[in-house]
Amino acid sequence: MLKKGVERREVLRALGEVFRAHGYEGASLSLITEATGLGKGSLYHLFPGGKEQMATEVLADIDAWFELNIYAPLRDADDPARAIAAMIAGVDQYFRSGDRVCLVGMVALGAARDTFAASVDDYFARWQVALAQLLRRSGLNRSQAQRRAEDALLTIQGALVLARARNDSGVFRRALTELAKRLLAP
Amino acid sequence: MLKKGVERREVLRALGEVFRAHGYEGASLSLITEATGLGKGSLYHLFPGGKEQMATEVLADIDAWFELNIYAPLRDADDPARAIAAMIAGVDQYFRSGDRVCLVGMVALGAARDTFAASVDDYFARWQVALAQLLRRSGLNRSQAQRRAEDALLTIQGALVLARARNDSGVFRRALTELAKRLLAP
DNA sequence: GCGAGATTGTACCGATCGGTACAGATAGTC
DNA sequence: GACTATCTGTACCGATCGGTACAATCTCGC
Repeated sequence: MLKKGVERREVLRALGEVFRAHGYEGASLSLITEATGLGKGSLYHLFPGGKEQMATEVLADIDAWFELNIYAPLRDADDPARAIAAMIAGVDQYFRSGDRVCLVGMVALGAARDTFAASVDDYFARWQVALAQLLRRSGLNRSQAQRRAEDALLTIQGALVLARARNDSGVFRRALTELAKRLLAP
Repeated sequence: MLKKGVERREVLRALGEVFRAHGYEGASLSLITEATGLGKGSLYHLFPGGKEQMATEVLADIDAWFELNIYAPLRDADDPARAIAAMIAGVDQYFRSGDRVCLVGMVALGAARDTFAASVDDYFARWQVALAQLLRRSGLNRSQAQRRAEDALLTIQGALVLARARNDSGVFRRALTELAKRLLAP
């Protein structure tokens, strides 16, 4: 019934939403079954490694999306202002203007942190490097660029947390707007 | 064996650490028993409402700490620069320079969000109001002050997430340093 | 030192957890 | 249409979940 590559991506997408909604430990097999429409048989056939493999692949999937849509454009850009605007737009789209939560950040805070520490660190590290390199090209020195890229990542994460805590996606949109300005400041 | 008021605070402290380490749903009764040194009998005698009551009281305890050590000083201050420095110092101390996580933010991201939505929103709302009022007194207009206070909260939350994700408490300390500057900018 | 109330350990509850086993259904190939 | 490999529903596993019941113990005023 599954068409290998195609359907697996669909399943990973659904898995991502369950993990986002309930966290890694909170996403029970029954919730996963419900969200994916797949019984245990199919689930463990697709992911012999169980929940851990599911989460690992979801994280890899997220990483791939950011690599394609955020990091690579950042690296290849020659116009910093344009590139930053594109990054902000991509981030706003991915996180649905603050209605969606960052699974990577969520995992980092949770108990499953150690299990996925490497993926989590990698996700942020590659983002920071790509952004910092762009900022260097726009005239900042090494440490300025690194610090400002770090500030960008933390602002996005914080905006997601606060938007959810206050139940106000305006928090996220305002933060992104101001972040764009701050990144482009001389 | 328990001296009512005194010991209960000790228990709440331990509970806070378990919730921080494992999240609300992840903090199982057996982990709680281990962390507090209290058996189920004592636990349910102290908290007839079970885990939910424990978390509610822990959140109230945290709220009380911030009210006393952060919000009130912010409200009563007449020197903005001094007050902001004190707030930053208090935050740095509370979060152990990024080694400790924010339980309120954690709850906001997790599945238990709805259960504690009111407490979570209140915690951030009161902080933002107290800080914004101080910033107004330092010359900012209403919306500037509100926006900047929002930025402060989100920076702290984001710094905690990123520090944990990168396993680098330097992220948190750098963010706080820069936040102080940003808050005091004209 | 005795009685009352507070406190505690332990056994137990049904539900659910993540995971396994496996027979049967379903495809794709010739 | 039969053979094979892939897929999937279901029954079941031991462990653990949050919570309850209750008898035993402790504490303290008297």
